Amino acid sequence: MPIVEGMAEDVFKALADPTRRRILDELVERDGQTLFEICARLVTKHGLGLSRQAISQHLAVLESAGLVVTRRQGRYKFHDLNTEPLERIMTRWLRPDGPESTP
Amino acid sequence: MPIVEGMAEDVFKALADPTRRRILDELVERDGQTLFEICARLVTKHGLGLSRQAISQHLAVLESAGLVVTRRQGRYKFHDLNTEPLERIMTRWLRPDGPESTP
DNA sequence: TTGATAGGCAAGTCGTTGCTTGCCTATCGT
DNA sequence: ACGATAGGCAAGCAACGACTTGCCTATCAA
Repeated sequence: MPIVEGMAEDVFKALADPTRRRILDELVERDGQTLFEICARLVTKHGLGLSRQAISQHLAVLESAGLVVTRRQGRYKFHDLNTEPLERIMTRWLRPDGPESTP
Repeated sequence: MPIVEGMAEDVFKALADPTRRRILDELVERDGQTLFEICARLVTKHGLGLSRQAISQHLAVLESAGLVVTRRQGRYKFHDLNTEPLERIMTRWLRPDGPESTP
Protein backbone atom coordinates (compact mmCIF):
# COMPACT_ATOMS: atom_id res chain seq x y z
CA MET A 1 0.00 0.00 0.00
CA PRO A 2 1.44 3.33 -1.04
CA ILE A 3 1.87 6.05 1.48
CA VAL A 4 -1.04 8.44 1.48
CA GLU A 5 0.07 11.85 2.54
CA GLY A 6 -3.20 12.43 4.32
CA MET A 7 -2.42 9.57 6.65
CA ALA A 8 1.19 10.53 7.17
CA GLU A 9 0.22 14.08 7.99
CA ASP A 10 -1.33 13.28 11.35
CA VAL A 11 1.43 10.91 12.32
CA PHE A 12 4.24 13.35 11.63
CA LYS A 13 2.46 16.19 13.35
CA ALA A 14 1.85 13.98 16.34
CA LEU A 15 5.53 13.11 16.52
CA ALA A 16 6.61 16.72 16.23
CA ASP A 17 6.05 17.49 19.90
CA PRO A 18 8.62 16.36 22.48
CA THR A 19 5.99 15.76 25.17
CA ARG A 20 4.08 13.43 22.89
CA ARG A 21 7.28 11.55 22.15
CA ARG A 22 7.82 11.16 25.89
CA ILE A 23 4.32 9.78 26.20
CA LEU A 24 5.10 7.22 23.55
CA ASP A 25 8.27 6.38 25.46
CA GLU A 26 6.17 5.72 28.52
CA LEU A 27 3.70 3.57 26.66
CA VAL A 28 6.33 1.48 24.96
CA GLU A 29 7.72 0.77 28.39
CA ARG A 30 4.38 -0.11 29.94
CA ASP A 31 1.18 -0.47 27.99
CA GLY A 32 -2.32 0.20 29.25
CA GLN A 33 -1.71 3.25 31.39
CA THR A 34 -4.39 5.70 32.37
CA LEU A 35 -4.22 9.45 31.94
CA PHE A 36 -3.34 10.00 35.59
CA GLU A 37 -0.64 7.36 35.51
CA ILE A 38 0.96 8.99 32.51
CA CYS A 39 0.78 12.38 34.19
CA ALA A 40 2.45 11.02 37.29
CA ARG A 41 5.24 9.29 35.43
CA LEU A 42 5.98 12.32 33.27
CA VAL A 43 6.37 14.36 36.41
CA THR A 44 8.47 11.92 38.41
CA LYS A 45 10.66 10.58 35.62
CA HIS A 46 11.10 13.59 33.38
CA GLY A 47 10.23 16.53 35.60
CA LEU A 48 7.48 17.53 33.23
CA GLY A 49 5.13 19.80 35.16
CA LEU A 50 2.16 19.86 32.83
CA SER A 51 -1.52 20.01 33.67
CA ARG A 52 -3.74 17.00 33.28
CA GLN A 53 -5.57 18.63 30.37
CA ALA A 54 -2.34 19.23 28.54
CA ILE A 55 -1.56 15.53 28.65
CA SER A 56 -5.13 14.71 27.74
CA GLN A 57 -4.91 16.85 24.65
CA HIS A 58 -1.63 15.26 23.70
CA LEU A 59 -3.20 11.83 24.04
CA ALA A 60 -6.06 12.93 21.83
CA VAL A 61 -3.60 13.96 19.15
CA LEU A 62 -1.77 10.66 19.41
CA GLU A 63 -5.04 8.76 19.25
CA SER A 64 -6.34 10.57 16.20
CA ALA A 65 -3.02 9.81 14.55
CA GLY A 66 -3.56 6.14 15.29
CA LEU A 67 -0.44 5.93 17.42
CA VAL A 68 -2.45 5.26 20.57
CA VAL A 69 -5.56 3.16 20.93
CA THR A 70 -7.80 3.30 23.98
CA ARG A 71 -10.15 0.96 25.79
CA ARG A 72 -12.65 2.05 28.40
CA GLN A 73 -13.29 0.06 31.50
CA GLY A 74 -15.52 1.64 34.08
CA ARG A 75 -14.18 5.03 34.88
CA TYR A 76 -10.76 4.13 33.59
CA LYS A 77 -9.47 4.68 30.10
CA PHE A 78 -6.42 2.67 29.25
CA HIS A 79 -4.00 3.75 26.57
CA ASP A 80 -2.08 1.35 24.41
CA LEU A 81 0.67 2.05 21.95
CA ASN A 82 0.12 1.17 18.31
CA THR A 83 3.26 1.16 16.21
CA GLU A 84 1.55 0.23 13.00
CA PRO A 85 1.30 3.81 11.64
CA LEU A 86 5.01 4.22 12.30
CA GLU A 87 6.09 1.24 10.26
CA ARG A 88 3.95 2.57 7.42
CA ILE A 89 5.85 5.82 7.04
CA MET A 90 9.35 5.00 8.13
CA THR A 91 10.60 3.70 4.83
CA ARG A 92 9.32 6.60 2.78
CA TRP A 93 12.69 8.19 2.07
CA LEU A 94 14.91 5.16 2.41
CA ARG A 95 16.58 4.44 -0.87
CA PRO A 96 16.03 1.00 -2.38
CA ASP A 97 19.65 -0.07 -2.00
CA GLY A 98 19.88 1.30 1.48
CA PRO A 99 22.12 4.02 2.87
CA GLU A 100 25.53 4.63 1.43
CA SER A 101 28.36 3.98 3.75
CA THR A 102 31.36 6.23 3.84
CA PRO A 103 33.68 5.14 1.01
CA MET B 1 24.78 5.47 19.59
CA PRO B 2 21.68 6.03 21.68
CA ILE B 3 19.00 8.39 20.61
CA VAL B 4 19.51 11.83 22.02
CA GLU B 5 16.30 13.74 22.22
CA GLY B 6 18.08 16.93 21.30
CA MET B 7 19.01 15.40 17.98
CA ALA B 8 15.62 13.89 17.35
CA GLU B 9 13.91 17.18 18.03
CA ASP B 10 15.11 18.90 14.87
CA VAL B 11 14.43 15.87 12.72
CA PHE B 12 10.84 15.44 13.85
CA LYS B 13 10.11 19.13 13.58
CA ALA B 14 11.57 19.15 10.10
CA LEU B 15 9.34 16.25 9.09
CA ALA B 16 6.24 17.88 10.54
CA ASP B 17 5.64 20.10 7.52
CA PRO B 18 4.08 18.64 4.36
CA THR B 19 6.05 20.91 2.05
CA ARG B 20 9.31 19.73 3.56
CA ARG B 21 8.22 16.14 3.10
CA ARG B 22 7.52 16.89 -0.56
CA ILE B 23 11.00 18.31 -0.88
CA LEU B 24 12.44 15.12 0.53
CA ASP B 25 10.33 13.21 -1.97
CA GLU B 26 11.88 15.23 -4.76
CA LEU B 27 15.39 14.69 -3.49
CA VAL B 28 14.98 10.97 -3.04
CA GLU B 29 13.89 10.85 -6.65
CA ARG B 30 16.77 12.95 -7.94
CA ASP B 31 19.68 14.04 -5.82
CA GLY B 32 21.70 17.20 -6.28
CA GLN B 33 18.98 19.64 -7.21
CA THR B 34 19.30 23.37 -6.86
CA LEU B 35 16.83 25.65 -5.12
CA PHE B 36 15.29 26.79 -8.40
CA GLU B 37 14.95 23.25 -9.65
CA ILE B 38 13.13 22.23 -6.51
CA CYS B 39 10.86 25.25 -6.78
CA ALA B 40 10.02 24.40 -10.38
CA ARG B 41 9.30 20.76 -9.66
CA LEU B 42 7.11 21.55 -6.69
CA VAL B 43 5.05 23.82 -8.88
CA THR B 44 4.74 21.55 -11.89
CA LYS B 45 4.35 18.23 -10.12
CA HIS B 46 2.41 19.18 -7.02
CA GLY B 47 0.88 22.52 -7.86
CA LEU B 48 2.65 24.10 -4.94
CA GLY B 49 2.70 27.83 -5.58
CA LEU B 50 5.23 28.92 -3.00
CA SER B 51 7.78 31.67 -3.22
CA ARG B 52 11.46 30.93 -3.64
CA GLN B 53 12.20 32.13 -0.14
CA ALA B 54 9.65 29.82 1.35
CA ILE B 55 11.39 26.85 -0.22
CA SER B 56 14.75 28.25 0.78
CA GLN B 57 13.67 28.44 4.39
CA HIS B 58 12.33 24.91 4.25
CA LEU B 59 15.65 23.73 2.89
CA ALA B 60 17.42 25.51 5.73
CA VAL B 61 15.28 23.66 8.24
CA LEU B 62 15.98 20.36 6.55
CA GLU B 63 19.68 21.11 6.44
CA SER B 64 19.95 22.06 10.10
CA ALA B 65 18.16 18.81 10.89
CA GLY B 66 20.81 16.97 8.92
CA LEU B 67 18.31 15.57 6.46
CA VAL B 68 19.80 17.54 3.60
CA VAL B 69 23.43 18.25 2.91
CA THR B 70 24.62 20.88 0.46
CA ARG B 71 27.63 21.46 -1.73
CA ARG B 72 28.44 24.73 -3.40
CA GLN B 73 29.76 24.91 -6.89
CA GLY B 74 30.11 28.32 -8.39
CA ARG B 75 26.81 30.08 -8.07
CA TYR B 76 24.96 26.81 -7.68
CA LYS B 77 24.12 25.11 -4.43
CA PHE B 78 23.23 21.48 -4.81
CA HIS B 79 21.09 19.70 -2.28
CA ASP B 80 21.48 16.06 -1.42
CA LEU B 81 19.31 13.88 0.72
CA ASN B 82 20.82 12.33 3.83
CA THR B 83 18.77 9.55 5.33
CA GLU B 84 21.12 8.86 8.19
CA PRO B 85 19.20 10.93 10.77
CA LEU B 86 16.06 9.05 9.82
CA GLU B 87 17.48 5.62 10.50
CA ARG B 88 18.62 6.90 13.86
CA ILE B 89 15.13 7.67 15.12
CA MET B 90 12.92 5.25 13.29
CA THR B 91 13.25 2.35 15.69
CA ARG B 92 12.63 4.36 18.82
CA TRP B 93 9.17 2.99 19.59
CA LEU B 94 9.42 -0.34 17.89
CA ARG B 95 9.04 -2.96 20.55
CA PRO B 96 11.79 -5.44 20.95
CA ASP B 97 10.52 -8.71 19.50
CA GLY B 98 12.62 -10.49 22.02
CA PRO B 99 15.81 -10.12 24.03
CA GLU B 100 17.61 -7.79 21.69
CA SER B 101 21.28 -7.31 22.18
CA THR B 102 22.88 -3.97 21.59
CA PRO B 103 24.73 -3.88 18.26
C1' DT C 1 -26.46 9.29 49.10
C1' DT C 2 -22.18 11.62 49.67
C1' DG C 3 -17.53 12.39 48.57
C1' DA C 4 -13.67 11.22 45.99
C1' DT C 5 -11.70 9.69 41.72
C1' DA C 6 -11.10 9.57 36.47
C1' DG C 7 -11.96 12.03 32.65
C1' DG C 8 -14.14 15.58 29.16
C1' DC C 9 -15.40 20.24 27.03
C1' DA C 10 -14.69 25.07 25.84
C1' DA C 11 -12.72 29.53 25.85
C1' DG C 12 -8.69 32.30 26.16
C1' DT C 13 -3.58 33.45 26.27
C1' DC C 14 0.82 33.51 24.15
C1' DG C 15 4.75 31.87 21.78
C1' DT C 16 5.96 29.62 17.41
C1' DT C 17 5.99 29.04 12.47
C1' DG C 18 5.15 29.35 7.61
C1' DC C 19 5.04 32.71 4.17
C1' DT C 20 5.59 37.08 1.92
C1' DT C 21 7.93 41.34 0.55
C1' DG C 22 11.86 44.10 -0.36
C1' DC C 23 16.50 44.58 -0.89
C1' DC C 24 21.21 42.79 -1.08
C1' DT C 25 25.56 39.81 -2.66
C1' DA C 26 27.93 36.54 -5.74
C1' DT C 27 28.76 34.23 -10.02
C1' DC C 28 28.29 33.43 -14.97
C1' DG C 29 27.86 34.56 -20.09
C1' DT C 30 28.49 37.88 -23.70
C1' DA D 1 31.81 46.12 -18.02
C1' DC D 2 27.05 44.78 -18.25
C1' DG D 3 22.84 42.25 -17.46
C1' DA D 4 21.03 37.97 -16.07
C1' DT D 5 21.02 34.14 -13.03
C1' DA D 6 21.36 31.74 -8.29
C1' DG D 7 20.97 32.58 -3.78
C1' DG D 8 20.86 35.11 1.03
C1' DC D 9 19.12 38.33 4.87
C1' DA D 10 15.67 40.53 7.64
C1' DA D 11 11.37 42.53 8.99
C1' DG D 12 6.47 41.89 9.17
C1' DC D 13 2.11 39.36 9.28
C1' DA D 14 -1.42 35.86 9.89
C1' DA D 15 -2.41 31.34 11.43
C1' DC D 16 -1.52 27.55 14.16
C1' DG D 17 -0.33 24.99 18.39
C1' DA D 18 0.65 24.17 23.33
C1' DC D 19 -0.97 25.20 27.65
C1' DT D 20 -3.96 26.94 31.24
C1' DT D 21 -8.28 27.83 33.70
C1' DG D 22 -12.92 26.88 34.96
C1' DC D 23 -16.66 24.05 34.96
C1' DC D 24 -19.07 19.75 33.87
C1' DT D 25 -20.20 14.39 33.65
C1' DA D 26 -19.52 9.59 35.04
C1' DT D 27 -18.03 5.93 37.97
C1' DC D 28 -16.70 3.84 42.37
C1' DA D 29 -16.20 3.31 47.62
C1' DA D 30 -17.95 4.42 52.27
